[in-house]
Amino acid sequence: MSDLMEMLKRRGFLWSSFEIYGGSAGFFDYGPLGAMMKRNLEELWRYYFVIKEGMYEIDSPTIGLEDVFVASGHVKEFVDVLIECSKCGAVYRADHYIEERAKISVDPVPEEIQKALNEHAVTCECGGTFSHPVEFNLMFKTAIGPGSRKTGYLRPETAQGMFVNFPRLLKFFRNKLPFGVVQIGRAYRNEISPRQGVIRLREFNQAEAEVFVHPAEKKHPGFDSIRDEKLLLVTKFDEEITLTAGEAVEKGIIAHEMLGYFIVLTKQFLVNAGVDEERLRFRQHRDDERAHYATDCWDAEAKTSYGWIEIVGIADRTDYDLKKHMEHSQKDLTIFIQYEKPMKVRRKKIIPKMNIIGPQFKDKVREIVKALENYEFNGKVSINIGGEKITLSEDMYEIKEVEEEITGERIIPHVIEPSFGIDRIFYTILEHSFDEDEVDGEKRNVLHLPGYVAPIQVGVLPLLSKKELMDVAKDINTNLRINGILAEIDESGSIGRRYRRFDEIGTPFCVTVDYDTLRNNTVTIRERDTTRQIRVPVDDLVVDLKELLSLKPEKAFEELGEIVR
RNA sequence: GCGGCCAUAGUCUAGUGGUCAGGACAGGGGCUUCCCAAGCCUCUAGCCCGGGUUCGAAUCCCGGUGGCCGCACCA
Repeated sequence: MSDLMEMLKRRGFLWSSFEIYGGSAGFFDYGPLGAMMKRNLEELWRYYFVIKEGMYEIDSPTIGLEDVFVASGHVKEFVDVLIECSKCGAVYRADHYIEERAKISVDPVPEEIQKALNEHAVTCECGGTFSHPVEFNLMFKTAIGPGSRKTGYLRPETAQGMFVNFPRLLKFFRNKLPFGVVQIGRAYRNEISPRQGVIRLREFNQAEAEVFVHPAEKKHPGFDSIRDEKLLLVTKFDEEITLTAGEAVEKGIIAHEMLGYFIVLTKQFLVNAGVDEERLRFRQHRDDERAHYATDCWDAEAKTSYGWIEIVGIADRTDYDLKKHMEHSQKDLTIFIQYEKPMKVRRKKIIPKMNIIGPQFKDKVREIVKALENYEFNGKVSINIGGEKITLSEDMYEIKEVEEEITGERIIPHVIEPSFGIDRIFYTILEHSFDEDEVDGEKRNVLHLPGYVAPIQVGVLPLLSKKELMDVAKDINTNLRINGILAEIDESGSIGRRYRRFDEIGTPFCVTVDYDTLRNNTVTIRERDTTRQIRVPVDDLVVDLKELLSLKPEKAFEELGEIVR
């Protein structure tokens, strides 16, 4: 185990779940410090997406109706068909294996796979024959209610919860594009073989934003403010290149400003959360790699001990999801876009003579009249009603030339989706923050976490474990806590040992109470990364520490007090 | 899922078919101590689970679970 994982376990950040029952791959617990830090990370994400960008958060169930995932394509597409060799036991993904061996393409459904196996006599490399192909859906299936009447699935992404709520959300945002909705929560995938600690989990945490935009308006009003941000890009042709966001969009490498904007926003969030900018890049999905729903797609990747791992996906999902849900639910998921000026259109309108067609078509008349409303007259009238072709003779209608006013059109919005893997980001931050450096010739473990991410923000330490110092320390600790600063007191062991304990879990500042405190009501604040100390009045502590812990401090550490070490 | 390697306190590890399973670090209590893992005393805590072989298994065998690596998988 790496030194980092050892520490994370020992100090209560992360450990594998169900340990007393032997554990199970793909599940991890966040311990006391981990849960706190994860919450801080999500809070920072909220700052960027909810407060800064003005999106709104919703919270929908983690169990979804079967319909939701039939419509989204997950029931059908989120599946691998597997074949197993009866001789050597090797398991392959069937469609890939057959494509490679028989040089044919085959639909990944069991019947087609079986047919292909037979027709092309595909055998295992070892010479063995394959078992019947079996489908393996990566979604967890469950039954809703007693009697298993209704099938449900644990959601494989939080996104669908936002898509299926589109009509309500559209009204909430008062029928105007663009608008953004976010959701932070759990998602589930029944991975075949989870590995690599917290990198591939069966139950994981996502923070997703769905930005609904007009398909023809993928410019972003805030793009100018981030145009000059430099990005390390890897294009779909595998070319590594550093460009500004503006250049990348102008050259057409990034498809449009919306994607460019969120790539930059993502970078800002990640870097401020503690991901090392030098170990962060944005990689474009190759054409054959993109999911079934996306056009352009960029992954934020971080370099870790596991190699480059995907930590964020930023995709243009187009109208794929809304379209699918519209087809499947038969509900209107469009938005009416009003033109700036109504368009006047002259057209030939068909006025049906009801006294003639009424008796003749009887119960079909309603539908016929409806179909005629938008019928483009081209000399004859021929319409399709429920699969039946009906032609109206000239005595059944008259043609009137009318001028109509069209005030707008109905469109299905496109969706830009930045999707964050919280667990992976969490782990990346820890790896990028973890350091073994030297202080006064002694080795120490230190996490260089930003103060607003660190699980414990301030350590409060009596210099010596004497009652008179302890009493003051307790008061200070209480006061910091009631002012919203997460402080922790520690009186056991030498002062140096206690500093190291806090360094190890990333606590950025330690307040030390000494005998000068009793004389003049001042304390020292020690800075984790430099071990420098300043002396400040106790009365200034809350204000000073809040300043130091903020996302954008206005004063540097040394400006707040005299440096004493 | 397959194959290889592995599994001893919170963590890292020593160890043998047969006394109380040893150490280091971490942790608790105490002494000491006026700023960076000091020292001393003391305490807590362990052989992954199930079955078998044996007079006797943490040790050998089988199965399971978990971990690491490789293959496959990762919409």
